[in-house]
Amino acid sequence: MPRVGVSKIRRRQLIDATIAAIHAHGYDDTTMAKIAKRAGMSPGLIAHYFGSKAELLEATMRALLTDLQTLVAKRLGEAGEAPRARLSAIVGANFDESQCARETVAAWLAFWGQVPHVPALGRLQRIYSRRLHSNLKREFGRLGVPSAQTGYLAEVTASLIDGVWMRAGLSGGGLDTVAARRLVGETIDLHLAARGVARDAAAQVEAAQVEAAQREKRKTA
Amino acid sequence: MPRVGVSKIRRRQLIDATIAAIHAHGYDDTTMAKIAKRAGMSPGLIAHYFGSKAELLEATMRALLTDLQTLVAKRLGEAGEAPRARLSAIVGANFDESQCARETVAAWLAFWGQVPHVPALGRLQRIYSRRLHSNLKREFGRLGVPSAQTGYLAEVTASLIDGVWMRAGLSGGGLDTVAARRLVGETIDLHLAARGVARDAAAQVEAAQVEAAQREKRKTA
Amino acid sequence: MPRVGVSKIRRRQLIDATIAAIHAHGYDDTTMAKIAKRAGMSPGLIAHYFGSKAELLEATMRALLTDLQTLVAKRLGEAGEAPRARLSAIVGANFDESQCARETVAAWLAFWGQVPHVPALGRLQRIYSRRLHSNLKREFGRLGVPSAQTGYLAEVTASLIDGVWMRAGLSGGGLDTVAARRLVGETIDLHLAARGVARDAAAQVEAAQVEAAQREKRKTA
Amino acid sequence: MPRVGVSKIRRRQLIDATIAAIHAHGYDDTTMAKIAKRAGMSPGLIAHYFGSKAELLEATMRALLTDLQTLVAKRLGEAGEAPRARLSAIVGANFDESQCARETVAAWLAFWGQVPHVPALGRLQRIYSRRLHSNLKREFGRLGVPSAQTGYLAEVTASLIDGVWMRAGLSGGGLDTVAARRLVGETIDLHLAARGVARDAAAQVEAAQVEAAQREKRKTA
DNA sequence: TATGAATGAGTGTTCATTCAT
DNA sequence: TATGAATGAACACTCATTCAT
Repeated sequence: MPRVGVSKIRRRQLIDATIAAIHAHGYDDTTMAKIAKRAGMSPGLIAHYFGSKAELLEATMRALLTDLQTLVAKRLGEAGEAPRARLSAIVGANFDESQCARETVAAWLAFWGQVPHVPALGRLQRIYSRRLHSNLKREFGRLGVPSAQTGYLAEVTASLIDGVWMRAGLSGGGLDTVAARRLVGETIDLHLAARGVARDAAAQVEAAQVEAAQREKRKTA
Repeated sequence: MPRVGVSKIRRRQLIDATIAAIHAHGYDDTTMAKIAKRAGMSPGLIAHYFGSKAELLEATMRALLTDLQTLVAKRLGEAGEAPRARLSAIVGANFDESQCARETVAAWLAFWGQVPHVPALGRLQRIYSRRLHSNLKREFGRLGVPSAQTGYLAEVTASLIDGVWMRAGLSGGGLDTVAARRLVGETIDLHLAARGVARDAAAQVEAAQVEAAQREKRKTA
Repeated sequence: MPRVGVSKIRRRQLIDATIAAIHAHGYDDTTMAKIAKRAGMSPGLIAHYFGSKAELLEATMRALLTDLQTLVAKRLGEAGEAPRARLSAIVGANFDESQCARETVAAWLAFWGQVPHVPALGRLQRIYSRRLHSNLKREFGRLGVPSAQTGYLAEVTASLIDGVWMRAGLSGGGLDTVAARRLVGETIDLHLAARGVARDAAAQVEAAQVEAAQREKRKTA
Repeated sequence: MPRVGVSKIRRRQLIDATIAAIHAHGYDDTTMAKIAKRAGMSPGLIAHYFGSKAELLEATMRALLTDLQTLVAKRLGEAGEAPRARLSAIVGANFDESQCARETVAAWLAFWGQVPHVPALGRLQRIYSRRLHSNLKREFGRLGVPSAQTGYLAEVTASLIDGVWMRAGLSGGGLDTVAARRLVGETIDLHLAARGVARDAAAQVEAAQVEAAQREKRKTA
C-alpha cells in the first residue's frame, strides 16, 4: 500500500518543477502548464495538490527557506559551541554548494522581486530575515561584542551574505562559494578585531581550511 | 511652438508612471493600461513612444541606472581628488535620499528579478555592475592597495551596497541612509587599515560628518 | 446479506443529494463532486450507478415526476368516483405539502429551464404534461362539459397549477398550499358554472373542507 | 462623428446574440465565445462592454423585462381609461406576438431557472412580478372589486399568464396568442361576474374582437 | 499626435470522466 | 463495490497590440 506519501512526493515534484521552470522561463512566464509538463503531470493536478498557482509558489518559496534552514541547523550542530565557528557555520550554510546552484539563486531572485507585493511571500521572507539576523546576533554576543553593537554586526554580516548572493544571481556566472566564505569571514574578523575580540582557535582553524581549499582550487583552475 | 521636446516629456512621464505602477501593483500586474492611466494617456500612446511593453520596461530600468550614474558623477565631481573621499562619494551616491525612495527600491528589486531572463535588462545590469566595480577598484588602487587586492575590496564594497539596498527593499521599511553609509564606510576603513592604508584627511572629515549627522538624527528622533 | 437493493438505495441517495445540491448551489454549479460529497460517496461511484451526469439528472427529474404521479394516483384512489372530487384530488396532489418544499420547487424550476435543450428531459416533461392534461380532461368530460371544451378547461386548470407553482418558486417564499387549492378550485367552479354544470355533492364537501382549513390557519396566524 | 452610440449598439447586439445563443445551445452551454461569434465580435469585447458574463446575462434579462414593460405601457396608453380594457391591455401585452417568439420564451424559461440562485436575476424578477401584480390589482380595484379581493384576483390572473407562457415554453410548440388572451380574458370575466361586477362596454367590444379574430384564424387554418 | 475600440492568443482554474488499486 | 488520483478539454477572463479615426 504505497499510497501513503504519494501526496508528499507529488508536491515535492511540483515544487522542483516550479524552481526549474522559473529558472528556464522566468517568473512571469512560468505557467501552470509549463510546470505541470516539467513535472510530467497534467495541469489539473496542481489544483488537486496545491489549490492554486499562488499556493504552489508560496510552497515553493517555503521549501527554499526550509532547505536553507535545515542546512543552517545541521551545520550549527556540527560546529560545536565555539561562537566564531558557529558564525562560520551560518555563513557556510548560506554558501553551501547545494544552495548556490544557478537554478536556486535565480528562484530566490525571482521571489525577492515579488516580496513587496505578495503578502504571503513577504511573510516568509521576513521570517528568514529575522532568523538569520538573530542567529548572527546571538553568536556576536557570545563572542563578547557589546550588546549595543551585536545587532549592527549582524546587519553587516547579513547584508554581505545577501549582497554576495544577489550579485551572483545577477551576474549569471554562478557563485564561487569558497571566495564568498572568505570574503564574509574576513570582514567579520576585521569587525571583531576592531572591537578587541580575539580570534578564537576555531576561527583560526576555519580560516586555514578556507585558504587551503582556495589554493587547491587555483591549482585545478 | 514648443513641439520639440514633447516626446522627451511624454517618455519621462511614462517612465515615472511605470515606476509608480510597479510599486503599486507589482511587476506582473503592471499592465499597459494601468501605466497609461497613471500617466494620464491612452494605452495606444505607449506604443507610439516606446513600441512595446518590453521597450518601455527597458527604458525604465535604463532611466533608473542613468539617474544613479548621474548622481555618482556629480558626487565624484564634488569630492575632489582624495581617493577615500571619492569612495565615500560613490557610496553616498548609492544611498542618496533620492535613490532610496520606496518606489525606487521596489522597482530595482522587481527588475533584478527579471535580469536572468530578459537579455536586454541583463545587459543594463551588467553595465551598472561593472561600472560600480571599476569605479571602486580605481580608488582602492589609488589608495595604495596592492593591485591583486583592489578587485577583492571592490567586490566587498559592492556586495555590501547591494546587500543593504536589497534588505531595505525586502523589509519594506525604508532605508536609513545615514546608517547605511556608516556601515559601508566602517567596513571599507577596516579593510584598508588591515592592509596598512592610513585613513587620509578627507576620510577623517567625512567620517566626522557622518557621525555628526547621526547624532543630529538621534536628537530629533 | 442484504446486498440486494443496495443499488436502489444508493441511487435514491444520489438522487436526493442531487435535488439538495441543485437547491443549494443552482443547476449550473451542481457538480458531480458536490453531489457525491452530499451523498457521502466518492465521485467515481456516480459513474458506477448512473454512468454519467446527464443520466443522473434525467433520473432525478424522473424521480420527481414519479413521486408526483404516485401522489396523484393515491389521491385519485381515495377520491372515489365523483368527477369534481377527482379534479380536486388531482389539484390537491399537485399542491401536496411534500411537493411544495422549496427544494423541490427549485429543482422543478431548474429542470424546466433545461427542457427546451435536453431532449431526454423534454420527453419526461411532455409525459407529465400530457398525463396531467388528459387526467383533467377526462374528469371534465365526466362532469358533462361538452367534449369540444374539455381540452380548453383542462388547459386553463393546468396552466393555473403550473403558474401558481412557478410563481412560488420564483418568489422564493414557499407555497401556501391551502390558498393555492382554493384559487384553482374556485376558478374551476366558475368555469363549470358558466357551462351549466352544477357543483356536485363531493365538490361542496371539498370546498367546505378547504374553507375550514383556511379559517383554522387564520386563527393560528 | 458617429462614435456616440456605438456602445449602445454593441450592447444591444450582444444582448440579442445572448438570447439567440440561449435558444440555440441552452443556458449552460451559452459560452462567451459562442455569444461573441454570434454577434460577430471577439470574445474580449464582451468584457469591454459588460465586464463579465454575469453582467451580460443580467443585462439580457433586464432587456427582456424592459421590452415587456415598454409594451405594457404602450398598450395601457392606447387602452384609455376603462379598467376592463386596461386589464385586457396588460394581458395583451404579455401575449404580444413579439414577446411570444420561441427564442424569447426559451430565454425566459432559462432565466427563471437561475432566479433562485442568482441574486441579481432574482431582483429583476421580483421587480417584474410586483409590477404585474400591482398593475392588475389597481384595475381590479377600479372595477369595483372589494379591496380585500383585488390581490387575490391579481394573483389568479398573473398565475394564469405565467402558467400559459411557461407551458408554451415547455411544450416547444409556440404560443397561440389569441387563444391565450381568450383563456385569460374569460377567466377574468368569470371572476368579475361572480363578484357582481358587470362587464363594461369596453370589455364587450374587446371580447367581440377576440372572437372575430379567432373565427378568422380557424378559417385560414 | 492622440484616442480607445477591437482583437485573439494565452492564462489559471474547473470539472466530468476514467482507471488502477 | 468503492476509492480518489489523474486527465485534459473547456471555460471566463486578461492584456499587449493594432488601427481607424
